[in-house]
Amino acid sequence: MFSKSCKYAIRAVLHLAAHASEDHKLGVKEISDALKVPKHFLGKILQELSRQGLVSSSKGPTGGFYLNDQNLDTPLVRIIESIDGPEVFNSCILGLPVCSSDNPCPLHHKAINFRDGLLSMVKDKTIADVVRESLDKNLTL
Amino acid sequence: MFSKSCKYAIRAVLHLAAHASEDHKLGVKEISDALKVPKHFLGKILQELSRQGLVSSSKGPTGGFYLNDQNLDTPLVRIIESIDGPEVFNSCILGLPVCSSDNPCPLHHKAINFRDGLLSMVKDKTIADVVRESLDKNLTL
DNA sequence: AGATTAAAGGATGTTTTTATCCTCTATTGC
DNA sequence: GCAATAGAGGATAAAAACATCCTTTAATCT
Repeated sequence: MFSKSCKYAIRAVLHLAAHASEDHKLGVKEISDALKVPKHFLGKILQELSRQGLVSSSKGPTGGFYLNDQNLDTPLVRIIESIDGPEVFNSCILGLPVCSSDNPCPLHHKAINFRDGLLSMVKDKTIADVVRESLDKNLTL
Repeated sequence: MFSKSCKYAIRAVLHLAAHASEDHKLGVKEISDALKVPKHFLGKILQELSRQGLVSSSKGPTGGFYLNDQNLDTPLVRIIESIDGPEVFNSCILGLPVCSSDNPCPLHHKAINFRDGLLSMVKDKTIADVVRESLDKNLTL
């Protein structure tokens, strides 16, 4: 479904939301250690998210990554689409160039059902929402 | 969701089900032309499906690929799992090594919910079922 | 049997994705 | 201002996915 980069991005953002703040930024190394993902690779991804304004960062000592209020209020889907592109949620599951409700592939309806369910969730919930719910359930992020 | 190989495999199998039979086999070229996919690559995939006994084939003149009754009666999920492996339908959507209802990732429940819908369809429906339904809807395969 | 056809199988090449490394730049504290 | 720190950005490398080519093997037809 999602690329590895995208999975890392989601996990990193949720981790930041749960553990970082403007006056407690996290360095790439801290995040990559916590998530057990390759440090330099994650660095690139955070760089990209930063460029797109989805995470905040600052350089130098005490620098690092964090989410400001606006970042926290972003729907999760924007993270996903910023990494994997908007096609993730509307390309045909069989890779057909044309596949729609008018001209569906054999798996279209079931696939749509799955994907749209997921989409509406990540569209409606902000990062903050997801983290709040997860913490309510005692999940570690 | 599925790899390109897997998409080609599904499409090829459905095409065979709709257009080939024991006494009208289709060559790789005919199939690849119809589906507009790379010929040699598709050849490899069909070879693999053949090895796994999911499609039937014979060599020489009038040779080619087709589905016998047993092949037609196989649930679609077996094609998928034979190419992409059994993990496609039960690996964590965020790529976490451990993710289950006991120890769910933040997206676990939503993801499971919709993925299982797709899974139960490809599990319950045989190739023949899918083709029959598709032809009922006048879809071209 | 010999020629021809088409899949099987091995080897190789290309592209994309994933991962690492090194230099540059901005920020902080002394 | 200077040293140290940490992200930004470019270059490079390794791995996986995707694609092609060539030889071998089995089947059919004359």
